[in-house]
Amino acid sequence: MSPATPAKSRPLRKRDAERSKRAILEAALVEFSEHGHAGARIDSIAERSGISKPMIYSYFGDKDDLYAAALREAYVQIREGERDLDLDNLAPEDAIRALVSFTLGHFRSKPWFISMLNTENLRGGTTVRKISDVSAIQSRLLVQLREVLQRGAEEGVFRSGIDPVDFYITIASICYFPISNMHTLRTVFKCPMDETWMEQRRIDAEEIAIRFLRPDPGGRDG
Amino acid sequence: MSPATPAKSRPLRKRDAERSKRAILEAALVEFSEHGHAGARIDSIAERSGISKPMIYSYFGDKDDLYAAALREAYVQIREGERDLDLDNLAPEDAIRALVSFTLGHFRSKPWFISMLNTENLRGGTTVRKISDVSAIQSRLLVQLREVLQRGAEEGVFRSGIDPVDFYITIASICYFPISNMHTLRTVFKCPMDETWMEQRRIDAEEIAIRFLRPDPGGRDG
Amino acid sequence: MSPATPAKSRPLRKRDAERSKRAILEAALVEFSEHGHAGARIDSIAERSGISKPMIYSYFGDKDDLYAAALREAYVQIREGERDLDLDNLAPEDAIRALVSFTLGHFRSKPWFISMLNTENLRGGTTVRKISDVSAIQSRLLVQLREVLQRGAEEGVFRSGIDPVDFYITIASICYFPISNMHTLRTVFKCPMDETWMEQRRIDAEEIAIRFLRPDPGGRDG
Amino acid sequence: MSPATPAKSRPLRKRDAERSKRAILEAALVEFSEHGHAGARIDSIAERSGISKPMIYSYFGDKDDLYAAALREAYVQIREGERDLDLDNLAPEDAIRALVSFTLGHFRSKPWFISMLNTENLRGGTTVRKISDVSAIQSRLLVQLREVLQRGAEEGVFRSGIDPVDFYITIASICYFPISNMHTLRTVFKCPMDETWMEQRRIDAEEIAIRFLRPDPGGRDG
DNA sequence: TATGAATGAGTATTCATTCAT
DNA sequence: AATGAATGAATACTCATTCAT
Repeated sequence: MSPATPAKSRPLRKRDAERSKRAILEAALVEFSEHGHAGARIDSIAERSGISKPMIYSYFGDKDDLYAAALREAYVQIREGERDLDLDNLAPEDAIRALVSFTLGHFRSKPWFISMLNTENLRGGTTVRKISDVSAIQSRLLVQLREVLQRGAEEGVFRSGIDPVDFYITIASICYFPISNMHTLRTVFKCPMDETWMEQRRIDAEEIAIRFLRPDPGGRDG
Repeated sequence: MSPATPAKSRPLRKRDAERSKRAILEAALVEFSEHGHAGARIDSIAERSGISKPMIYSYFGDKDDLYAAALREAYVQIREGERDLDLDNLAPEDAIRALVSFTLGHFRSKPWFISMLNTENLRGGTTVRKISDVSAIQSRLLVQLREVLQRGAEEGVFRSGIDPVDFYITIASICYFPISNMHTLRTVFKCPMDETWMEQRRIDAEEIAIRFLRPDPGGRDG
Repeated sequence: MSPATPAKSRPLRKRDAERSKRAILEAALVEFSEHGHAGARIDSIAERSGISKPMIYSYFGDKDDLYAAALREAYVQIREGERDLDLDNLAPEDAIRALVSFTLGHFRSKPWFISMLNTENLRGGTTVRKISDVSAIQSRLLVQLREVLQRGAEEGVFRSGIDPVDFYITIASICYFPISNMHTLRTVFKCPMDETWMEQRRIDAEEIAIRFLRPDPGGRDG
Repeated sequence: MSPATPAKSRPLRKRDAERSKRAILEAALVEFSEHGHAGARIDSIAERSGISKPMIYSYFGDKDDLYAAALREAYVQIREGERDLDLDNLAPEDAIRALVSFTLGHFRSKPWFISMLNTENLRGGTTVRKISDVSAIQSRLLVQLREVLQRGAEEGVFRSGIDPVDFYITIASICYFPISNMHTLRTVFKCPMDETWMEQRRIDAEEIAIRFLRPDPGGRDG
């Protein structure tokens, strides 16, 4: 169709640019999550990504813009992880257990996410506010969770009237803290923080979630 | 002999090393918790405290040392808060509710604590490890908590075999996350984060703790 | 094709790393030799060289590294000066006289050398020890000197058994002190330190060297 | 005569002040000679001497003044050392040998002197010029030396017309350099710098001095 | 498009010097 | 007379950002 030379070089360049952007973004995510906003170094991101600093500036703008992109990327990765999660085909209790288990596993396997959230909250959330689409990101999860809670309430295994957002925050709380505060907990409370300890955490976390949802026994038996 | 001119008896206003040290420490706590380790500025601490930079270095060493002192101070403040807490004279359930309530209240009223913990964990806990006495600081609380759990188990209102450290981590988890992640939660989940929302959190948190401790009803009723 | 516009062939005026490095090194040599290690100012070196401070750090490392580079440069300049010196084609006595004359001349014309040596010895020689190739630098001179002494001994005009290193140190001693201590000598001994005084020094220095080498007359005449 | 109390307290105080001044001066001499002018620290001098900084300032003025006092002290110590030297009762050659030997020994045993001279010359001699009486200090030595040279010339063992200042500079040169440049010589020329090497230096130095003074053999024998 | 070279504006830290007691 | 407390003015070093090619 088109003459040979430009036909191949253009898309290739575009693809290269895309590849460079990704490399930068991933390097930035690691750097910001390891060192926080102020501690992160553009030099270091350039080195990690193998892309020169001027390119970083030309692709992303200044440090704050790059930080925003990295923060957004952290949320995007979480969303992608949640795709695998399918609560609709599980019994309500199993669905809740699956969600807890998934959340804890997710926090552990993507340490950037927690670090980025910590960093962003330390900064007062000024950047997350600017990422316009961020609230849409976790909506699919909430929709599923609302459906599960509803189903459980109808089946009589869960209390009714549980707000999915509040409940998700509860789940997130139990999963977040032991990981985000791993280092201080290890030192202050001498927690081993090994696989078995974490596994026990998971079991407890599921139990906490389920017990919280369970209908008030007094109302039935009394 | 001479009139009440407080020549030497009352504490000096200027040239008082102890007072200066405290001023620096408090300013450092605020600065580090607001900006993290890398983001904190010694200049700013000097200005906040009204003490010149050379004195800061003379009293505390370098930036890292000052950061360590501020982190330690955060833990000390928590310990001091816990002094008022007297779990021994409360019924087990009330004691747990009081502990949850206190923890959440402390996290809210002393935002430095959460910020310092976040910062320290972001940094991999290298500093907390150097503060030798930090693990002793929260031991009193754990002793009390163990006693309450024991009492509750004996009275039959709590399950037995609950580890006080693990359980304290659960309580801390539920109280920590909504506050530490306040800004991202507000944006991502549109949480109001106002007084009523927080109050509801407190009620839920107590409920979660109590339900987790409650003996398995199935085991009793058959 | 195109006219003589030296588009790419001739060395660039700006953005030339090599040129910048040399400018920094020369400025550092002057600054360190004028003010010593502790007294030298990086700011001043930046100004003298016309290169900004960050480049200095990027090219040379920290102040100590730059000082080491400057010290090494002082030795390199001496080696370059010695290249012109050709002792092999002179009669032994003339060769010694030439060496003395050259040494004194070099000390006078490159005041950095003496200042750098003074500074380094004041510092206990910690840096020179790190410059691995520094002892190789003056070896060519010693080889030549050994040959001259040998030749003179064979011809019977010099004593035999004179160690070239020790003898070079003697020469250096006589040439070094009047220059290195110029200012105190001028004040304490009211030496004029002008051209004629220096010329007389040169004549005396040659005489001292030659007389020291001359075979013991008593040994021959009995 | 005078009432008891002030009579004893005044002189004691004065003596204490004198003792403090000496302590400061000695500490300053060590500090300046170890670190040079810019490298010396008033804090360090205070610590070494056990006297507080404000006292140092009140006794000596500012850093430059203290440096000047230390430099002067170095010269004074040399003068004191020279008191023991009595050249008048020695045969001319022996006197010269004694002077050389003494000078070398002196430079070795009072390392401050050489360090202070180095420092002062590095600084361009601005301070020594202000010490008004410094040139008088070494005059006794020069008087003795002149007398010895004269005597030697009359006895026919020395050349006549040797300027005592120039000749003293020659002696100083040979003694100064191997000590002042000890560290670089050790590294660059692999000199052992031990007792035997130094002893050999002394023997050579005497020989150099004597040979330089010896009457021209050609003039006599020819 | 791509990057090595370059720098202005900070930032931690030090040091001579003075104040208040 | 004596000193612990205090600081203004540097000074070494860093880092986000831009220039020139």
